[in-house]
Amino acid sequence: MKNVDVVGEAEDGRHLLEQVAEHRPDLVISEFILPDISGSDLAQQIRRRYPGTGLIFLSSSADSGHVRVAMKSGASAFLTKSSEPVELELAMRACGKGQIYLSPSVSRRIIEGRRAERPEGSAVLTRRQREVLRLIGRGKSTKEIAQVMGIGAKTVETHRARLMQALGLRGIGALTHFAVRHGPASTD
Amino acid sequence: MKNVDVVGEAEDGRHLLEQVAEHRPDLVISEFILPDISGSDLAQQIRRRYPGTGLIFLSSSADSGHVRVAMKSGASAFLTKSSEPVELELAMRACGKGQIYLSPSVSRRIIEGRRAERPEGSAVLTRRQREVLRLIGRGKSTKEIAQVMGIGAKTVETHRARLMQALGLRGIGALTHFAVRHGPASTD
DNA sequence: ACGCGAAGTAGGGAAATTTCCTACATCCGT
DNA sequence: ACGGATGTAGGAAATTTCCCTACTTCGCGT
Repeated sequence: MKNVDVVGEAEDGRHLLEQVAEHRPDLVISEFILPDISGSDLAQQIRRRYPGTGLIFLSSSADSGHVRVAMKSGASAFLTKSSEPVELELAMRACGKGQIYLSPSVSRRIIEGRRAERPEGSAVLTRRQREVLRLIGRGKSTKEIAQVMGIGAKTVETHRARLMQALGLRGIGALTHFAVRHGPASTD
Repeated sequence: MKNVDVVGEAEDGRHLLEQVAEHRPDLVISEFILPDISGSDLAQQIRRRYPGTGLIFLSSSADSGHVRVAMKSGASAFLTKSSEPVELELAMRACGKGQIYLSPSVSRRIIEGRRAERPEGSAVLTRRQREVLRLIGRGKSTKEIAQVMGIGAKTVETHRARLMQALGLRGIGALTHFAVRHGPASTD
């Protein structure tokens, strides 16, 4: 790939942060599970100390809990070992533009009802949340959604809030964007 | 197509409205240019008197001014004579779900800088508006956009407002949805 | 049967955003 | 030079979002 220089490599989180401090890279690619610090701590530290630095996580599993905390901590992308190699390039591109990239295998698992291997109390969406997400993905407002679903606007807000919580997103725009891109039944 | 009954046909706007009054159809398909009343008047009347009735416009040109007023008046879809026949079906489906459908040839023209044949002071987006639309399509918030573009948040809001004005949309969600679906350079 | 956690529903109130309107400086074409 | 289009932004009101809390069901495991 053009315009890419590898400026450092590291065995664990501490060395990784040292490398980052020294080279100030545009992008960091790391395993989510590290020997010393957690991926989310790593993300938060990089995010806080070097905002603007992209961070792509690789993980052996698509555990939705991991994905959730990673994205909440400011990661730019989350790939799994089952991701196609080309996805890394996609993720890097997205990252370079400040976008977020979730491997399809990851977003699909989160959105559909399936739990990760370990049903560890995780961020899988509920039926109602998926319904709301679907409507959001069509550009509907809170009120419209409330109307369509026959529930109160306040309730829709609650669903929406939990959705953002679960997906590690903030703001209607980001949620709509996610819903259109990854949402359930976007074509029906 | 299944589940479709044609309950009436009409030569002009007045007869069309009579037919609508009589049959209360789910969907009305009409030329945008009619001999007696304007398409936007037609849309407004149908919208006001029979909310819930879908309205698909066909037009010989993709004049962005027409599209703008049509969508602002509550139309569900806008197709041109250069639209593929299958698009009508797509539009009907979208319509049945309360979604909006714009023929690609229409949305493309509106979004890209090209004017319609007649550069009639119309709703083509300006360079700045397209930049904002592009960022919105990535789920960016007003503040983030302001930051990235190096202008004030208030200015972004103005651009956004004009964007919604031009596209006949209301609300951040709808605009984000539009931007992701039709937005400029969604892949770059 | 009982209790418990997850899911769905909703309200209050503060905080943030959006909307609406206005204003003004540029630039550009006639 | 004038007029329109474009880009910029401010004030104030109106909405919407956000954050927390709470109550009710429902399903499930013991």
